[in-house]
Amino acid sequence: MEHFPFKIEIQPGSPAYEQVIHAVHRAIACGAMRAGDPFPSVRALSKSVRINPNTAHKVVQALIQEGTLEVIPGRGTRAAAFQERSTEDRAKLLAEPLTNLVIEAKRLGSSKAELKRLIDDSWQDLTPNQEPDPQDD
Amino acid sequence: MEHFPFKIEIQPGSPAYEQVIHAVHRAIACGAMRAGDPFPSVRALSKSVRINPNTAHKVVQALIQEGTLEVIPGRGTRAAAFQERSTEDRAKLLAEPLTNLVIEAKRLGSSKAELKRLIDDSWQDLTPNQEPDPQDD
DNA sequence: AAGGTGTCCTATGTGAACTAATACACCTAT
DNA sequence: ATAGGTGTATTAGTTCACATAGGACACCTT
Repeated sequence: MEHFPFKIEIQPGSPAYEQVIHAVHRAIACGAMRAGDPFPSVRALSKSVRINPNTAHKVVQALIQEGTLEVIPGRGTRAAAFQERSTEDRAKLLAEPLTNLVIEAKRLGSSKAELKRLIDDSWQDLTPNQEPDPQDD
Repeated sequence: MEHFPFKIEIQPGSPAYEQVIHAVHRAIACGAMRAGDPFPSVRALSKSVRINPNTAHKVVQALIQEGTLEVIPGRGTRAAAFQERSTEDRAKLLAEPLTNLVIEAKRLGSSKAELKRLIDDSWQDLTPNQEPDPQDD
């Protein structure tokens, strides 16, 4: 009986565990989940999202593996501290979704300016509060 | 015995037909494949990429469905004419890869400026020839 | 007439994804 | 010490997308 940092309805079409992981990533990006926040237990996550405990465990396992969660033995898991990365590392980790977007944009005939405008919109949509912030992050 | 507009080695991890479709999209974005260009037949594609004819047919079918290819009865298929879309349509079609990228960028701690810089790099990588083009598409 | 094209069909194999039920070791709280 | 929560592990079974295999048809070009 606790507040979950994210809400999600599993949709057919892609694996359930992928959808949950994606929802967690979104929660982190939006600021709904911050370092130190407790994460639902495997069984609580299983009941809440209505997936099998094994699938829930697979989610937690993957998030721990990538450094997003950390285990507190006997207590559960929580959001791990922010992981500092170099510019090159970020570039490598962003390479795939980046080329995916640019390929799709060019294929549809979008201009680079339009694409950057869409970036602005999406960036603001995923920002917690009011923050017009014309310059930077 | 003709020149293929793309080269691809099927890698395990994701469905073969998705990889081929993605390669075609990339070829279009890069300009390696333009409207009117002939597309390999189902059987030729099958032999070239070394996939089953049924899988090759699934690829062609999907590309026709999305309007990328068009059928010339008795001759084969070719790249369809460019499809004009409204700004709103482009925004909707780009929504998914867009949020994917922004979520990942925010999660990794990238700034919006850094993200736009990566966009510039990727955009140029997918541009046919020399074209520094500081302004727009 | 011959050959290439897209299209369709049935059948089969393979593997990922998910579910199911159980068990264990660990820690916390009472 | 007991009870209950936690992550973790195991084994088994089911479902379904993906891919393969082989064949068939209608259509058009040459």
